[in-house]
This record gives sequence, structure tokens and C-alpha cells, in this order.
Amino acid sequence: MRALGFVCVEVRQLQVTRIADLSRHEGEEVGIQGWLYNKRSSGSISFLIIRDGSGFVQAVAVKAELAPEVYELCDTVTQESSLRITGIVRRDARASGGYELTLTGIEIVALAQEYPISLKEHGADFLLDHRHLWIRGPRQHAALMVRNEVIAAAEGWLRSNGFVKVDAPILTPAACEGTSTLFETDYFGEKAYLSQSGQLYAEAAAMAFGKVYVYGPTFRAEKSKTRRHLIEFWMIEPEVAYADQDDNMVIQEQFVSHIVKSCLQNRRQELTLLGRDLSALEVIEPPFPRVTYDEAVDMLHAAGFEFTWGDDFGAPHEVAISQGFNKPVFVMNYPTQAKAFYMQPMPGRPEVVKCADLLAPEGYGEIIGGSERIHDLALMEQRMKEHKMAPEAYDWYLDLRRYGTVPHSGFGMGIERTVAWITGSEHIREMIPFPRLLNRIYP
RNA sequence: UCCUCGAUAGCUCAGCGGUAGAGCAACCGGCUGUUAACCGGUGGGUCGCAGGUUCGAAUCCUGCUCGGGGAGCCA
Repeated sequence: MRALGFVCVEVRQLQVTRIADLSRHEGEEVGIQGWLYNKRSSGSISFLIIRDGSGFVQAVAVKAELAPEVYELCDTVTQESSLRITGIVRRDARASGGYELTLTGIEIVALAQEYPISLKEHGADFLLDHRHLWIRGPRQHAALMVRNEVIAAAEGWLRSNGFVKVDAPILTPAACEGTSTLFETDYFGEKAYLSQSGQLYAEAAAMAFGKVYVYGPTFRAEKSKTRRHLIEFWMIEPEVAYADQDDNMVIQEQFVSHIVKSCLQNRRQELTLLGRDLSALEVIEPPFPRVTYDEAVDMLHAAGFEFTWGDDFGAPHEVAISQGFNKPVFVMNYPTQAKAFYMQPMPGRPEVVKCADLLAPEGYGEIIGGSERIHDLALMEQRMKEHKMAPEAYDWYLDLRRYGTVPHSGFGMGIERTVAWITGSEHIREMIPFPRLLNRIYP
């Protein structure tokens, strides 16, 4: 192998193995290329914890069994130096992953400077300033691996159930929901806004492809400063033509259950590392409990909350409502005044709409918001007028009601909130590789 | 925007009117099974910024800046 800059010891060419695959090579000598996570040494034995992106493994270097220059490298290599090693795979009860390596060779690709993130505790501000390095650590690695699983499982379920992925634009001419504050930018002299939802475009696509989903980033210029909010987050938004509210909820409970099941199946090790109580996830399967907004208000009153019918629930209310359930719970049929303009009114009860929020258990709050959409042209025009929306900006959206309109429903699931629930994490900001927070856009 | 807590070594913090401290990290030394390894030693500071009170301010007061937690808004 090629030496890069520093004193290197030739490592024999061997099949390079991913740490995650070590169990398939017990007894064999393999090559690993990665980085030094941590090192402990005691004079004539050194323990190198190496990570390669797929996992972590400890390599044991015994002075008496290695050439002096090889052991010297093991003894002096610094935290987060990049290195290639060779070693014999050995099952060992003392190893955290069940396997470790008896080191036979080492090559330092690049010796790292003094690494800022020690293995001791750090504050949030410091870690967020070093997010580009922080994601190398085991807990962050595990959480982001679960994120990857959530996304893969979500898209996998949708694709295998006939949903077509359509990509909605990020630069949009006007507000989708008209409530949140938008990021404004210049579009060759015209005002443009960063998308806060792909839903309206998903509705158009549903009329073209039947079952569709949009997956993309979402931007909210709200000055939110809580552990549940990001300025930029990712949302997956399925939309189905001819689906009513009940169809919508059935899709959601199957969809969410599949995602949880995939994480339990494929990311069990990461969830365990994060200290997640797996039994709380193992019960997640259809059907999910359903309560109406009216019932939820009664529940709040019974729990001692002062709450006026017609208001939207705040975070403490959501926690209180979900506390009675060990599965995600649908809260259905909110007051029309508390919800977006496009939601279908309940027949015979125009003061509420056919919508459902899905509240995750264990106090994680809303992870999905969904509804049946208004398909009647006249009603949609009336609602847009009530919400003081400029009809010319939404003429294309009204076209969907002019040319072959059908009842349809959809929902949006926040990826980071879902990952926070599944991993049992305190903060949503660690559920995305590079969080955009209030007053923080670095790195 | 509001409420609340905070800012002292590279990091995490203690000190709360009287000479600037600890652990970790770094560096040097020791140790053949370590799991945030351990043991000994060395170097390391504009105590967030500005003003005020005082013989004397990291410490008390005022303002500002930055950050944590929460609310509202939402996924």
C-alpha cells in the first residue's frame, strides 16, 4: 500500500472488509480501512478502537508479537487518524460487538491533529459547532443510521404498494398553507419562497398517477426554539386519489408500523446502543387507537386542563392525550378554524374537518398531519377567499378541481420527529446530519 | 417575540469580595486485557463584552452580546 506522508509500515494486500461484516470472516486475516476512534495502551499491549462507517471494532496490538516499528505506530497514532490495518478476526466475549481483531499490521494514512471532541462530556453548543466531526461518534452514528432506515423503509413500503415518487419544487411562488412564515428569496426580480410543503404539488401528481409521494426538505422561518423544531426538516408526503379519511388512516398505520418493524429488524444494534426500550416499539402494529378532537378535549378537561373548544392543541396537550396509549393515536376531526384551508368539512358538521393528526406515544407529539382534501371547486374558492389567498396564484391548484376532480387524501410525516420517537432521543436536532436551528447555520 | 437559566484553561465544570482551581484533552514517563482504562509529572487563562460600586471584582450592580431549556407556531 502507498505511504502518505508519515512513517508507515507496509500492510500486505488483503481483502478489505467492512466492520459490519466481520462475523462472516471469523478466523481469517482481513484488512480494515477506517479511523481511530479511541486508543488505550498499557506498555506492551495497545487497544485500538477503529471505526469504518459500518461499525466499531477493537484491534488488539501485542508488543511481543509485532515488529517494533509496527507496535510503535500503534502506540503513537492519534485519535481520528485515518488508518488501514490488518488483523485476524476473533470472537471474544469481552468485545462489545462480539468480535475483535488481533492486529497484524498498520498503516497510518494521515495522522490527525489534536481532535477537538474528547470522549468526555461536551455541551450542546460546542458539539453543534463541531457537527461535521460529531457525526463520527457512536451515538450520532447510530441515530443517523436509524434515520437512514426510516427513510429507506418509508420509501420501500410506498413503492411496494404502488406509490410513485414525484419531486416537488423547492422554490415556490406562494405559500402552501399560508400560516407559517416563509423564507423569501429573489427569483430574477420576482419574490419566491422556499417550500414549506410539497402537498399541493402532490395533489396535482395524484390526479396524474393515482398514488404518489413527495419526499423533500421543508423550510419554516418560524422562530421556534424547542427540542421538537428544526428550521429545515424533511417530510414525506403521500397523496392518494379516491382515498377518503378512513383509507388515509389505514395507510398511515400500516406505513408507520412497517417503518418501526424495519428499524427493529435492521437497526436493532443501533437502537440498543442508544438505550431504546425495544418493547415499546414491538407493540407498534395496526390498528392504531382513534379519538376525535371532541373526545380529546374531554380527556384534557378530565385531566384538569383549562382548554377551550376550537383551539389547537399545544405540546403539553398532545403529551397528555397520547399518555393513555402505548401506540400512536389518531386525533381526528379538528375544528375548521384551527386547520388549513384545504381540508374537507365533515358532512353535516361544517365546524370540523376530516383530518387526523398522529401523535406518537411516550410524549413525542405529532409526527403526522393528514386530511381529506376539499375536491369541490366552489367550496375551495370560498375557503381561499376566507383565508385571503390570492386566487390567481393558486389557479393551477383550482384546475385540479375543474378537470376531473375526485375525493383524495394525504398526509405528511416529519422524518426527524419520527426518528426521535423511534430512537427515544431527547432532541430532534441530532436526528438530522446538519441541523438548521434558530440562529445556527454553521457548519 | 415572551419566560427562564447560563457564559471561568482546548473540553466539562468548581470558585461567588482578598495571589486563578480540578478532571479530561495535549506533551513526557510507567503499566500484558483495556472498555469514557489507570498511575506519576509538565505546559496551558484578556474569568463573554462595556461601564459602575469598592482600598480591592471571576465574585456585587447596570447594559449589551452569545448560548441552553421552555412557550407560541407547527411536522
